[in-house]
Amino acid sequence: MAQTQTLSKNQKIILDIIEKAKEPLKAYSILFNVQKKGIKAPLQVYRALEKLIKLGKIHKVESRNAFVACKNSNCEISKATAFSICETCKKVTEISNQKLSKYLKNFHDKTGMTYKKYNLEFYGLCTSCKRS
Amino acid sequence: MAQTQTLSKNQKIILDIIEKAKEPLKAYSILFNVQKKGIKAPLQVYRALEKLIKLGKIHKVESRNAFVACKNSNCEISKATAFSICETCKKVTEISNQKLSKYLKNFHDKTGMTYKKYNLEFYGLCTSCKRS
DNA sequence: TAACGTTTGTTATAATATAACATATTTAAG
DNA sequence: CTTAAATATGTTATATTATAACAAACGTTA
Repeated sequence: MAQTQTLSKNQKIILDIIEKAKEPLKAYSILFNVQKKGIKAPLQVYRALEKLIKLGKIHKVESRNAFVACKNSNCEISKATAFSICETCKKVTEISNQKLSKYLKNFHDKTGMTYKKYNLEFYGLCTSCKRS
Repeated sequence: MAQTQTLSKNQKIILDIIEKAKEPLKAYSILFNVQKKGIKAPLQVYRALEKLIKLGKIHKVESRNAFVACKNSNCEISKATAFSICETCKKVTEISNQKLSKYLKNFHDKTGMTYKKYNLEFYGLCTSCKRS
């Protein structure tokens, strides 16, 4: 039912901007972009972000402090994220690879710890930056 | 030769504190701890951290903005990190699992992007937090 | 329609990180 | 040696990212 849940006004505004962006957006750049829409304070942005993350609509790219829309199917995938990040052009792509996610979901360390969630970030050069 | 490189005064002080800590340390808590040793400003800490990361002596736990000593062998492993993080007690353990690192090193996405580096963070419950 | 959970608005402030500039120290080449 | 280049330090100021605390409004649903 998580998918069906309707978003609030601020949540919609902010999700919309993130979905339209080509790159990950930072919280304060989102704030700047929505000030004309009446969202004036950082907390308003962070609160919406927090909720959208919980719903699986967006993800945080931890090493960049930036946010991207989920490209998969915003369900439990929010608990199992993988990104490839170009160090030159900063482009971030969400990886959706069944084998990889299966492998990681089933991974166990020797201590017997239970994993509920993971986040994987690859850094490198995208094909177009490699060429130039 | 990276391993042989001798560390500067500040770098030694800061590495020492991180190595002795049981949990990941935040930059400002490091700063607080080294003020008696003459390191007064955030930048002095961040600069040492940056260098130590480059040398593979420490890693940054991205989702926590915190730093841990490398438990492996501070060489190229700094380019291939994996952690398990307990969401209750916050304990962070570096995972060293040949299979996992081999799997990730060889991972390729469909776009043909070249990966030089990755960071993987698992979140869950450690065995002792599971019990209680 | 009352009660509960969620969302909003707002001000203030905490926590994390870097810019810019001046100086000192170390390293390596000539 | 000694001078140039690279690395490290010290310092002040400021940028960036994120949360605390409080009050009010909205939206379910019992």
